[in-house]
Order: sequence, then C-alpha cells, then structure tokens
Amino acid sequence: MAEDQEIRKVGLKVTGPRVKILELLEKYDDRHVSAEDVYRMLLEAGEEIGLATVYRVLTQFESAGLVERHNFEGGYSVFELSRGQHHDHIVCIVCGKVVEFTDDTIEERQQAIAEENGFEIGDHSLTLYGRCRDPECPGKQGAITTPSG
Amino acid sequence: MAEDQEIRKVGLKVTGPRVKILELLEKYDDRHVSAEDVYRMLLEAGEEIGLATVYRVLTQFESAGLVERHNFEGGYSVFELSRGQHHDHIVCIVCGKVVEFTDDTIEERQQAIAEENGFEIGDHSLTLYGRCRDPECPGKQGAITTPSG
DNA sequence: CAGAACAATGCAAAAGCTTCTCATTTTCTT
DNA sequence: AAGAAAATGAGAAGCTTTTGCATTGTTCTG
Repeated sequence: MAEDQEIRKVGLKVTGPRVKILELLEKYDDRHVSAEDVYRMLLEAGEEIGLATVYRVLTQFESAGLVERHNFEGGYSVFELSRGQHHDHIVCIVCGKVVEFTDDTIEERQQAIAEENGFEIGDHSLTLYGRCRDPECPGKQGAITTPSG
Repeated sequence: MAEDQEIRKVGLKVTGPRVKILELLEKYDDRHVSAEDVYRMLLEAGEEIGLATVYRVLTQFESAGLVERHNFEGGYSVFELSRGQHHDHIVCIVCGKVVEFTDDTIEERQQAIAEENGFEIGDHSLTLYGRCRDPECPGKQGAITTPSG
C-alpha cells in the first residue's frame, strides 16, 4: 500500500503494472536492473505485463524522480530506486559487478571545472571501468579491455 | 601518405575507405563525429563508401588505438582521433557543445576509490552535463533538464 | 454505486544505431 | 602478373527502445 501512496503522490494512477514494478524495484534495491530484467522477472513471477509498459512506467518513474536511469556501455539502460543522494559507479568489465561511491573531492572539482569552462552543471555521469578482485569473479588474469565513454 | 604509414603501422591494409576516414578524422580533429557523420560527409565529398565499412573501420581504428569512442547519452557513439592523453567531457545539453578537460585531482581520487573498493581500473568515463554560457547558445534561461548516466 | 471520461495497457509494428552475411573487389605477396 | 587472403558494399538482421491503436482499467461525478 505504501507503493500506492508513492505512485499517487507523483500524479500517476495506481495500476497493477506500476505497483508491481515499484515493488520489484524495492525488492532489488541493491541492484541495477534493465527494463528487460524487470519484464522477465515479472513474467516469471506469473504477472501479465508487456515490455512496452515496463519501458513506459520506468520512464514515468524516472520523470517523477522515483527511479534513476543509468546508461552504461552497450547501449542499454539500467534502473534503480532513487535514494536522493547522487552517486557514481565502478563497473567490473569481467563479471558486471557494480559498486557505488560518492566522493566530495571529485564533486567539488567538477563544480570548479564547470565554472572555469563557463558551464552551469545540471548533472554528471562518472563511471569507472575495471576489474574487481572478487575471488568469485572469473577474470583472474590477462590484459584489461577498456570500454570507453 | 602519412595516413598510409599510420594504417600500416597498426597492421591494417591500406585501402581507400580507411585512408579517407582517417583523413576526415584529422580534418575534424576538434570535433566529435558519429559514424553516421563520417558516412554522410564522405558521401557528400563524392566518395563511394558503405555505412557498414565506416563502422568496421572506426571499430578497427579504436582497437588499434588510433581513435577513441565515446558513448554519450542517447545510445550512439562519437569518435575522435586519439591524442594519447586521457580527457573527460562537459556537454551542453542545450546546444550540444562539447568541452574537454583533464584534472589530476579527480584522476588521483578515482584511483584511490577503485583501490578502496578492490578494483583495478582499466578506463573511466566522466561526463558533465550542463548548460554553457555561450551567448550564441539558444538556452538562455529555464530549468536544467538532466540526462542521466 | 453506476456511468462517463480519460488514462493505461498490451501487442505488434516501427524506429534508430550497430553488426553481420556474403558475393564481389582490392590489396599484398611471390 | 597471379593467387591467396582480406576488405568492401548492400542489404538483412539484431538489440534496445518507442509508438500506434484497440481494449481494458481507474478515477471522478452525480
């Protein structure tokens, strides 16, 4: 029911798909899911839902500030619940693991750099690509392949 | 002819399309062009070339380290000649203007953050989105719309 | 609580960028 | 100059995301 309030609060009608998607995002709070992920998980959970609806709802939630969209390499987006606070990402190019971080020094420098260049900053996107040292990560050795940005 | 040497140096055969693309990238050294841009410009210049070839060649040049690929918002890539030195971007969300910058403080912090999180950094992508104060930029006022990342 | 107005949904088709297939052409070696 | 191997071009195909439209569902009014 808490979901109902959140959805109503942002001016959207409370419908099955919207509630289900919001619940799922809350459940996978610690992950980044793609629209396809959301769609597949809901299907597997026995829900009847269309992929187009998932995209539409996620976009609406983004506009409403409920979720954040991140465009990683590869041409597709991942979503996560907004937690109010801005953060950046480190992505393991081997296993796909994503770690979030924030750094005041970087934030300050960004502001200063924008200023120096005559820009007024609206948002920014910082993603580090590398390889994690997680023992379960399959990439144990070899040269790093670097995505770009 | 200088192009011939560069292409040969990275182990690729010297062909018309590759030379033309490299020349064009050198000509537009100060810009970021998409594959479509390269294709269209070459067509307009009277060259016979296929879009598939442009994509293939740009990808090969990227692998060879001759050019860099940047994935901006919107799901498409832009390319520019590699200048050896890493740099980040500030993009004006109104007029599309792109300014490059580098900042040692940010680079250091990134390295430290990766270290703290058990990552070995291969590459990173930092793009600031904002609005420029260029008098010719059409966006003079109003709220900033923020792309994400 | 019924009915109307309008928004939301689902499906399929379409769009936009990029990659792949394959017959043909070009490059490089001998 | 000839042959082997690689590159090209054109179109088909792939992926993620968006759109069109008839149908279904939600909310508001009386």
